[in-house]
Amino acid sequence: MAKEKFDFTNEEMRNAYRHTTSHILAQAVKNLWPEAKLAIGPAIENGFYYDIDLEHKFTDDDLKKIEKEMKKIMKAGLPLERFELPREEALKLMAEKNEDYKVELINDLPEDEVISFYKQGDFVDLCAGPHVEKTSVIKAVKLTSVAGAYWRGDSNNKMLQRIYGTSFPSQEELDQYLAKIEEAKKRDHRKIGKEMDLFAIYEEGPGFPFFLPKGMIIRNELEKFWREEHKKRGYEEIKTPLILNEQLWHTSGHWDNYKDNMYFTKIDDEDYAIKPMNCPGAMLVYKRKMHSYRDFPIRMGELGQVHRHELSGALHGLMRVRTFTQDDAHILMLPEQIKDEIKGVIDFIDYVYSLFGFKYHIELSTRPEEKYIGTLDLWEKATDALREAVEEKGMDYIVNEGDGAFYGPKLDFHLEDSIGRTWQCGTIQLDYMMPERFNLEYIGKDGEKHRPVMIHRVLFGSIERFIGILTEHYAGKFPLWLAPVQVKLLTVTDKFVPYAKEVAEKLEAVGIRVEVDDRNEKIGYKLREARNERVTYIAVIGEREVEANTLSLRHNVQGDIGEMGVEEFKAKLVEDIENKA
RNA sequence: GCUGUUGUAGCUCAGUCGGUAGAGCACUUCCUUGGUAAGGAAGAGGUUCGGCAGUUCAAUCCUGCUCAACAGCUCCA
Repeated sequence: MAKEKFDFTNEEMRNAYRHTTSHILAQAVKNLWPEAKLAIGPAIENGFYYDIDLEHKFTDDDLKKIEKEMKKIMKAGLPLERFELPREEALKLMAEKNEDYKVELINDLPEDEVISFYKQGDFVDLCAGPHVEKTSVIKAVKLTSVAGAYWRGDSNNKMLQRIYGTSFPSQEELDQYLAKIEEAKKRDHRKIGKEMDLFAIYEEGPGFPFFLPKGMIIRNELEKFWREEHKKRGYEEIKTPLILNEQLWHTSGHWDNYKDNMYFTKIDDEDYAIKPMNCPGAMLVYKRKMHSYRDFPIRMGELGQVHRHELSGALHGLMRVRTFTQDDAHILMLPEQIKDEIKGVIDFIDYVYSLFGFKYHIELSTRPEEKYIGTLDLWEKATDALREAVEEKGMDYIVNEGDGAFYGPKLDFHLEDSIGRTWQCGTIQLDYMMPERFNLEYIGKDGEKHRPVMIHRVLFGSIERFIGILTEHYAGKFPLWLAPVQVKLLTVTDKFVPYAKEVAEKLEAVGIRVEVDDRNEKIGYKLREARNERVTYIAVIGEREVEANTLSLRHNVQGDIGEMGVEEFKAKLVEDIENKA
């Protein structure tokens, strides 16, 4: 690969490039702190890292120092030489260098594995390669952060220091990448949420978000949309309690498999649990009466608020919280209806994601290694049904081994936002176990009792998180139907306030969310504020507009769109909102 | 939960090598009636610097504990 022009779009070459950079990082660290012990240092999606065990705690200044040292190594143009050693000699070499982690790695390599090393200057690292030919191939490097990481990713092991960095064939490309990171920061829903006054999280309730008036508008619009679409597709809506007797959670298997994530409470000395999932409640709803095979499929939707004890370090704005609302549904059905129902949900999810302009991919998550209920036979049946449904839809999917829920396998929908990040949102889970545990029954054509099959599914996943994702996806510039403020009228002077109020009333009369900025401020100032608020349409009202009964309009994405008659504008808004344009 | 960093006015931040704190924006009042990203002036605003202890004549600044946020790990909608 050395001779050809460096192709950074080729994943393999890019990884070799970053991997070499991580070796340079390791060498630089060893030059500065010879007592440092090296663990592993792979290339990752947008760069590389190296895990290092060292008493001294790296600071930001240290990163600069290390970067400088790395640049020296790059400049020196040291060739990377590969060599192999028999196991004993390999162990001896690493033991001599006090590289305990490398010794452990070698010991864990399979018997027949070739043990290879890469050497640059006087630095040697256990490594399978590949690498670029010499250190001077690396042109631009940046160490981005240092953080703790467990040896071998196991929280029982020692915490090492992980230095993250990235590298590119030119400074321009590195700068571009860093600019992209900046863009993502600008879109951070926590920042935009504060600026737009959408939601807030206080110290008094870590992981328990408050929705503010503007945020509630988005939330209510999403829920309204959700209800309309579910009604169209034959769903009924239910609401089940937040707190239910602990016994129920033993029946469902949650107590055995999920109790670490649950909150418990007592009522009159009886043990109760706060629901972490909605299914047991839905089970009780099903069991309230005897069902006939003619009733199926039964589709029960629920915007169900759940509470889960997440680790404090995992909390993140609206994306990871301790209480959230799942746009849940439980579909009870006959075995022969399974595939059609799954396909129906897939179509539903496709419809919803497309509306927001999301692309997505599907992952099939199979039975967990340990924590699961039910028989292997049923797991296989359920997994096959999901697989066949996706395949019959002609959709691609990847398999995610062992990542299923404890009660069944699932199809996960990972959507991609406007700057290329992916989020797991929708999931379809097929469940034979819960109906079994709750002893669900129906009377079949033969007059005998049978057991129905169940689907658990969500489209948004969590309303809170979906709002967070939408905020970043649109950078706060929500589509008209979701925008907290759809139109803001700015008066040039107070002479035009009566006209502005009249226009506002006309728009409000047809349900448009409109605000008037009639403050005694200059138009440029009002405009700046309205833009920062990311309102969809800004209308400036002055002499001209009053004369002609028009509005001078600016759209938050399209920019200046000129003048338009009030009635015409009103009709356009009503139509666009209706079409969710 | 773990490792590291941070925590000062509603927001964004400065500051004190220990002697009881400041800027800009926002807010209030006044002047200004101004056409596409900040017109001017004055004023108010911190139970005093996340909380609790400790060291000290004296702590926002030092020490310990604790809470929260941020980055990453682990986990996950």
